[in-house]
Formats: sequence, structure tokens, C-alpha cells
Amino acid sequence: MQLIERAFHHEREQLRQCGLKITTQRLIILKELMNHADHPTVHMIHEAVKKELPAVSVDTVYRTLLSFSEAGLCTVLDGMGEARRFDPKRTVHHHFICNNCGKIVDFACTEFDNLQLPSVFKKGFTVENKSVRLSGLCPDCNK
Amino acid sequence: MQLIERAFHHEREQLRQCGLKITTQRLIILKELMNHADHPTVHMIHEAVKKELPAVSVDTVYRTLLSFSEAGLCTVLDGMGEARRFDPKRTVHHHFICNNCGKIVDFACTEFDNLQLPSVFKKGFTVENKSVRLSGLCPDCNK
DNA sequence: TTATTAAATAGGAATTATTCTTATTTGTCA
DNA sequence: TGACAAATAAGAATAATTCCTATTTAATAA
Ligand SMILES: [Mn+2]
Ligand SMILES: [Mn+2]
Ligand SMILES: [Zn+2]
Ligand SMILES: [Zn+2]
Repeated sequence: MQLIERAFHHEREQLRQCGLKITTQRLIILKELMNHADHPTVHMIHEAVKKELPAVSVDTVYRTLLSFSEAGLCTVLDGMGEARRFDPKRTVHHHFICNNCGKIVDFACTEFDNLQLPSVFKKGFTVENKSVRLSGLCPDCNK
Repeated sequence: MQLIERAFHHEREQLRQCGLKITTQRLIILKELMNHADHPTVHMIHEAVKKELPAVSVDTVYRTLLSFSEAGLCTVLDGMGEARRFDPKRTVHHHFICNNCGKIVDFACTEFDNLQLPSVFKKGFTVENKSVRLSGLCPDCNK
């Protein structure tokens, strides 16, 4: 555990800032998540983490990634009929999802970001998230 | 089956226009779907259909609703980490999803509908669907 | 530093949504 | 009416996610 002690300065600091207890599992999971620009699933992160921590449980990966998203360290992309995907990109952006291969492509859309919400949501609702979702076929799947 | 023979004129016509074989199951499932303005799940439709057709299988409801969506008779709202929801509303609209109770609220957003897609998608991609997704708390869940 | 304690974890079972398999039934169309 | 492809029922299989419980561990106060 000396290795862990020495490294993971950045991860350690992020957890501390979020008030999350610092555990070996969390440090490694956080580092793995930040290494994946491709919206990884729990399964992908679990596989990667097992290389450094063979006994880590799938439940821990789930719990940890969900607590990261609650803490604002990442976001969750629910659905697509498939497994939940996690997104380490912290800046505002949107997603195109390929209906054939499931690939997720990030894009920006400032015009949309600047749109006012419909007035229905002015009262009573709390809108926590606002995003554009495109779907269709990616260039690879378009033959 | 005389009842089915006589009624379901509208459903029968819709199936015919889509080139879908007309079966008792499809007629009843279609009618039920159109009765639900609240984005029903497969389970909800299955329960409703069983009242008229007790032996209908869950697999048939799945298969049928998916073929309806392929035929354009409805759309599928994948995800939310929960069960797939089906949407009989045929006009362009968008959704707010309550993170607490799961309720889905329709809304229109013409300004968004009129936005140009980012230029990334001009070449190579085929964008089949384009929508806004809001999430947060609905008035009921906001205490 | 050490003892205390609440939080985190491993491991596996349970749950739930969805898909698959196979034998049987049913529309469609000639 | 008869042939045949398509649709269905029933239940098994698969996969994602959550739950349960005994054990371990990080934070912190003495
Ligand atoms: Mn992203
Ligand atoms: Mn809708
Ligand atoms: Zn693709
Ligand atoms: Zn709600």
C-alpha cells in the first residue's frame, strides 16, 4: 500500500474535496474512470480495476460510481436500453448515440445551452439537467 | 372473436397501413397503447391487455410494441435506468423526467426544433432523432 | 499512537427487464 | 380451401442492478 500512499495525489484531493472517505477502491476507480473518454459502463471499469485490485466487487464499482456522480465527479447516462454509462467529462456537452453500435459521441451546442426553458417549468419544477440527445447511425455504421 | 371482428376499425386500419399482419393481440395492444397518455411500460400494457386476453405473453407485448415503434406507430423512450417506456404521441415533442418518481412530462420547444445541428453531423452521420431531455423534480416531488 | 465507530467492502443471492428457444397456432394470399 | 411464412405462448436464459450480511477499514478523538 506504499504505492497507493505515494501516488494518487490528484484523486485523493478530489475525494477529499467532495467529502468522500478515501479508500483504495475509490482511488483506483476514480483514476480508471478519468482514463476513459468513451463513456464506460460499470463492467468496463470493473474489468480495468480488477487488474490492480483483483478482489474488487462489482457492487463496489456500482456504488462508487454512483457516489461519484452524486458528488459531481462525473455524470450518468441512463438508458439507451443498455447498461448505464458514466461520463467523466465535466464541461457542459451533449450526446449523439449510435443506434447500431451504441457508440456515444460528445458535441457542443451553445445555441441550445442558451435557450430559455419553456415557461411550464418556471414554477413547481426543479430542472437539474437539460440536454440534447441525438440518435441515429454513426459514420462507421453508415457503411 | 365476433367482437374483435366488428370493432377495432381504426386499429385494423393502422396496422394495414403499416403492412403489419392483423392479429387479435396486435389490435388489443394497439388500442391499449393509444389509451395510455402516460408513457406506459411493457408491464403496464401487459397487465391491461391481460384483462381482455388473459393468455397473452409478455414476450408478445414486447415484440409487438417494438414492431409498432419500428413501424412508426409509437416511439420508445429508452433508459432512465428503468424499464423502457412507450410513447403513443405522434407529434414532435420533448420530455421532462422526474428523478424521484419517474413521471414523464411532455413539452414542446419550437426554438429547439428549429436549431441547426452542429456541423459535425453534416457528413457521415445519419441523425434519426433529435430531442431535448430535461430531468429534475416534478411539482409533486418538490414537496 | 491507539481505541472507537460509522462507513465501506466482498461475496453471493435476489430482483427485474429483456431476449431467446421451441412447439404450436394463425393470418395471408394464391 | 390449402400452403406457408409469420406470430404466438410458455418458460428458460441472460444481463444489469440491487440487496443482504459478515467483515474490514478510514477517520477521529482521547
Ligand atoms: Mn460525454
Ligand atoms: Mn411523450
Ligand atoms: Zn455506430
Ligand atoms: Zn416526481
